[in-house]
Amino acid sequence: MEKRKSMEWEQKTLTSELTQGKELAKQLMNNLHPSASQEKRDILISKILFSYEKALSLLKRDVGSDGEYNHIPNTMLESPASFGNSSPMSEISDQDCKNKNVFKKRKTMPRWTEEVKVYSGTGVDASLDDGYSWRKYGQKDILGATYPRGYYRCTHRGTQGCLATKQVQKADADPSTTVVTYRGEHTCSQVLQLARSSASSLAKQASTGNQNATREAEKPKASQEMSFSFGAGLRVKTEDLDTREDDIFPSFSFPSTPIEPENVGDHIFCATLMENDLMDGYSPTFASPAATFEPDYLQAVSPCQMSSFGLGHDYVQTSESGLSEIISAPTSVTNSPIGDFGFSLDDLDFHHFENTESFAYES
DNA sequence: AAAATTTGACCGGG
DNA sequence: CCCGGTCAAATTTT
Repeated sequence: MEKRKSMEWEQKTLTSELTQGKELAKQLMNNLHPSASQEKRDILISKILFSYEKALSLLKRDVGSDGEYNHIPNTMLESPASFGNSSPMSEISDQDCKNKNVFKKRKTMPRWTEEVKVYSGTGVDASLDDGYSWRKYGQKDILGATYPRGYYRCTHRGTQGCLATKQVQKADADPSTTVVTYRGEHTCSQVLQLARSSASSLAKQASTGNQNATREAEKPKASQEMSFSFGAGLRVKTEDLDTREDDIFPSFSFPSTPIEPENVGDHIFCATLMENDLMDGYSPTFASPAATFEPDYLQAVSPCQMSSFGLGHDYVQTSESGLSEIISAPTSVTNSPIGDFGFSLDDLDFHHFENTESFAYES
């Protein structure tokens, strides 16, 4: 059916991803002058890694034969067992073929969910900052779990109707690990913010008056600072609950040559990532928080917003099971000037409405 | 004062 | 009725 289509699509994405990586590497090479700031290089490196990571995830997904998507084999992380096993998602993935209908009930089903394990460095800053701003709206004790689960929604709900949501819960097995489950996509024009927790002390100083520390924190007027101090994020699973066929993959008629390498200026790496992200907004690519945006909505926003990763460290969380893919947090990017292109808005809108599910609150 | 978090009530599915 | 998820009033933080 349209599986073919999606494969084509993935291939395209893959290609551009690799191309991008190559391009970035090139940039890096040209950036070797001692004059070049270290951070700039770090950023490039982060991006390169990100590209590879992404490309790899695409490949992996392809390999799978069953159903729609298939993700990473990393489901070995057992810890918050209660989670992975009993979660509705897993069930679904099992029987997905048989009752696609079930999905039809777009009532409460989020577009997709993505579970990410984050190892937060011991003590100090156990920052779990993915660059988005969330507002906590609830907390619950979950039956088998030792730690409560926190519920967050994008701060820009209400103002921009962003439906992204996430749940955070410490792994009862290993408190140093936190399981973050993202659901829904960001439709807001997210202006990434500097993690306050991560460099808490530093950040604080910065905001308090040490503008020095802020140097890089605010050059782009758009200020998309992302300090991605994601610890080693262990991607555990990524599920796409939506199996409808017609929906995703709108006909995106993007330039077949997404990125014109040459255009990518030295410091303008923004454009590049965009499309890709744009595209896989529908397929949970990988490292969560990143990548998802849609061109519609009120985001007039700057044509080119970029994000820089906080090239943080990627700790390899080795603790249990040396597995782990290190994922240095990627980041997202935003929308484009493209607002109205080949995107069949209908699809998108539809999409939104669906998501609008339980939206009728707001007094 | 405004924004974010806390926390028990409330709601809907199973 | 239980449980996970969300609401919303009260409260804390900024």
